[in-house]
Amino acid sequence: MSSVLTAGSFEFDPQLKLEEQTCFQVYALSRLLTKAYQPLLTPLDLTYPQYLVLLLLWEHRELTVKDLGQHLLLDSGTLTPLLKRLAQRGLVSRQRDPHDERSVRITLLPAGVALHERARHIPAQSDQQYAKSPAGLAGLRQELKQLIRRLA
Amino acid sequence: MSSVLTAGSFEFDPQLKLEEQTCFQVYALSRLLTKAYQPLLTPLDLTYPQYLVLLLLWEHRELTVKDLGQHLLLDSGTLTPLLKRLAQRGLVSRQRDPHDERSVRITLLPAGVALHERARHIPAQSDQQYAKSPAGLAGLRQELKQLIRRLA
DNA sequence: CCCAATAAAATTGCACCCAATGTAATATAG
DNA sequence: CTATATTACATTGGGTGCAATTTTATTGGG
Repeated sequence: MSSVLTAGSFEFDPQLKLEEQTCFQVYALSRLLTKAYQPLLTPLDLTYPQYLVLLLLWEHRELTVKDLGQHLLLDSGTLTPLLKRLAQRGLVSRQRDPHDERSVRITLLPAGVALHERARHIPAQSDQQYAKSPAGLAGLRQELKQLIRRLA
Repeated sequence: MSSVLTAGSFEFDPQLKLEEQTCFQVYALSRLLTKAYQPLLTPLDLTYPQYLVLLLLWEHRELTVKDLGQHLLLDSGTLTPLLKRLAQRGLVSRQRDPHDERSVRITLLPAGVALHERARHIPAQSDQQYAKSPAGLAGLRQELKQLIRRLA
């Protein structure tokens, strides 16, 4: 058997173990949670980032692209095509602010408002999926928020 | 001012507030942490997922695509093109297992081994960035692991 | 031995995600 | 008032991420 490497040619640094890295745990958990939302969002024909945009619009009715980006920590490279898809489906409108033509105001259209009713039950259902958490999720969420504040 | 909606045409369900959703916090934190790794990985010309693959190979020397997928919770649709890029650069080799031609064994090449030296300092540096966490990261990481176990 | 079932990758297509760049509008300095 | 800087989006390009499908290889039953 011809190995490319001579055995013992380097020592593995145990600090590099995948399981010990918080960043990987967050990365993996993020994808798992997004996947867990899918059965709830597929009936509404929404992706998770699209759902987040709608959450903000249901709350604020109208926001600029910049506002959305600040809430979601996403930039126009991500938001512009996503919003175009939502507009294509008639869920939101995109129009330049007459008072500052640089801004684009995103507004809910009736079809987007209507989705709110169908999304009302989602938080309760998703909470149920990891409700039996050992320490409860409230504490975890607070810790995550603090980390985000420090990194954002 | 002509609003598309009549004022008060629907009540916002406060359960849908973005800030109260653990999934969003994890999603946002994941992207922030990945971004925090960038100054450490750019000098090695690696993306974060590529770095994760190399972490596993530095530890195990050789793994199948399936093995990598099980550790990282990624499928071949993501891993195959990523591994082709690493192979293109001469960091790893991809060869069918002679005993089971369905499997592809990913092996470190000397250039991939050499990167290990240059990556050795990364965990210490990244830990430093969020070291002053209130409750410490060890507890958070354990909670994340438990959630992953339940959802994977 | 033959064939259906299973398994591992690869491929395809769509939707993020973000760095870098471009463009038009607004704000500011002098 | 005008040149410059800044701001808000849009665009482009590369790299994921994943569902769905296809291809090739192995396994198990008859």
